[in-house]
Amino acid sequence: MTLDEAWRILQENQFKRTKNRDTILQFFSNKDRYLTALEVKNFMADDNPGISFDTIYRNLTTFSELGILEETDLNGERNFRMQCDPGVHHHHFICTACGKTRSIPHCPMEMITVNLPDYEVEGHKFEIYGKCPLCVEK
Amino acid sequence: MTLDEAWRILQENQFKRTKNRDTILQFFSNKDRYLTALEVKNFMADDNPGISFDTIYRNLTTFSELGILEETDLNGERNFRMQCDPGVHHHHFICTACGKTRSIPHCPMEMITVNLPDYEVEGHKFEIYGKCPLCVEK
DNA sequence: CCTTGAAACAGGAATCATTCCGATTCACTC
DNA sequence: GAGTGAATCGGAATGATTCCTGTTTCAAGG
Repeated sequence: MTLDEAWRILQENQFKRTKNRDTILQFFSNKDRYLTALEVKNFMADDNPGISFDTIYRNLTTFSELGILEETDLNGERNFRMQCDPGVHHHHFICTACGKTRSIPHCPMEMITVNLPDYEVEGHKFEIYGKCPLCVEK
Repeated sequence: MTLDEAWRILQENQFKRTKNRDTILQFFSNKDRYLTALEVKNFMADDNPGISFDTIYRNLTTFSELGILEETDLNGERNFRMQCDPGVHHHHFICTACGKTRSIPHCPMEMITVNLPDYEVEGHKFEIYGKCPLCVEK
């Protein structure tokens, strides 16, 4: 997702345009990886060294709820990345060495839900972990 | 997995037979659900009110490493359950209302790894969340 | 521009799960 | 039944995340 798309969504939902939100979104743009609140904070060091975690988490949560960011739990920590393809359901391979991700278009749900009659499916999580080609070389 | 199987594995690996381990394993036996360290502690209240979280986590981690328990992260918390079918790869449906799980024999990996040439796959996570038939009724 | 109310923010305290650490106790071996 | 390393206890420490309260900033209207 581009920054313009993100801001369009934010403004459609009556969120104000602030410097912090701008910087946070810029940090995520063009990165194909999951990032933590701490990494956001470190990136903000130049721009706004005093930013509070409250502000970071509040905005990350907002972005995630609006579908601007994708969120996942990695080792018990919240991780976020720019929504790579809004509206198109997908999953990720995540490199455990460098953190890079690779989109996986397949979704295992279709062939499986048939076997869960009377169950009310609300969501699912499918992630593959390992080393990306670049990290395998090393 | 039965308690006897669990103890066989523990003794094969030179772990001592202690009261705490016994009580913890009993708590997990015959439960088809994921449980937290806190739930273990509450269960121990009768038997050993003063048990420390250190002891609980140390043992849960040991059990998990030995394949006696299965472990997963749910909302950033470590959750454990008795290994339901040792050696047989499977996944779970997890009820978000009552916590009960249901084994899913299918694994999506076979049909997908083909699309990850040069990637070194180390693991994966696949879980389905929703309401079980009993909780749907309510 | 200037005002103004609501949204956003800073800073620090509080919370919650988990881990670490030093001192003590226990399970197994001889 | 004594010795030894494993296991445990209790409490302090850590790290991520959230809460709280007073202050600042945004953007819409006059």
